[in-house]
Amino acid sequence: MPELPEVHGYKVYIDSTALHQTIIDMDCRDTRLLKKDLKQFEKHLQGQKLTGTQRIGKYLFIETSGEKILVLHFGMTGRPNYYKDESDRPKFGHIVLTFENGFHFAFENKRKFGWWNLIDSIEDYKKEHNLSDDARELSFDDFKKSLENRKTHIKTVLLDQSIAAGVGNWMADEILYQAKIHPQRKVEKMGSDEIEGIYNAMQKVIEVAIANDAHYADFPEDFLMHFRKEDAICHHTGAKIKKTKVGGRATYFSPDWQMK
DNA sequence: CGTTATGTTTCACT
DNA sequence: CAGTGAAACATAAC
Repeated sequence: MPELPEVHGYKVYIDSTALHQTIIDMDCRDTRLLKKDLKQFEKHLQGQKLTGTQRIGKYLFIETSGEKILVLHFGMTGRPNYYKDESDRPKFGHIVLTFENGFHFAFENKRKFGWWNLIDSIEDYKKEHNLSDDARELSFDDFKKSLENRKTHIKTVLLDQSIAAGVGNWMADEILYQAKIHPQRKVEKMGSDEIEGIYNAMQKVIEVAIANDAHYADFPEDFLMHFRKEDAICHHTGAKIKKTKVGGRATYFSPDWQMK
């Protein structure tokens, strides 16, 4: 689920639920989800409040009243869940914060690819992890510049978080479908008109997805998400959607619509 | 039972 | 050193 638009929704959700309340407990059922020792989390979170959030790509930074910043990454199957009754704890809520007001904040993570970390500086973290500006804020010039010297397939590059943070597998397929470019087109062969087309498609996909709360069923009818399945019918050509692998990831595209 | 899944990190190779 | 591609990670659901 969580690519840029989904994580944007999680941020809005957290902003309106879990902020500004004193944390009285942290429960973690699987410490493999923690990038630091559980003791560190307890030390820096207990008695503190979550005070604000910042999102870069799929990373959510949560500022606290303490000295550390909490980093959440949802992996492939994560989402936040704010609830009151203990009996409502979600099945895969592996990490749960409890607040003074009796409510709980669960980090659901079915597949356990998500994680929490504690850091001192968002700027430093961004540099250390080669994270680009968020795809929604990224300028066309910076995008174009970071594509220089890349010799691989355009889809692989779109998935690189140092290029446009937040683009994930479904977004990359959707962007390329909207831009009419084949996922295996080589970046070095692309003209600036194509790069501009991809940049514009990226902005369009982000805005459409956010406007619809990342609810795919509500996307415009010419969006790939409605027929992103092998042998489904392309809205434009009526031909069958093909499935392949690019950069190790499942990739769907419309052969006659997207030029290689 | 085998396959697949919307992500990141690590590692070997060029 | 930088870019690339494959493998590893963990687990539910079909």
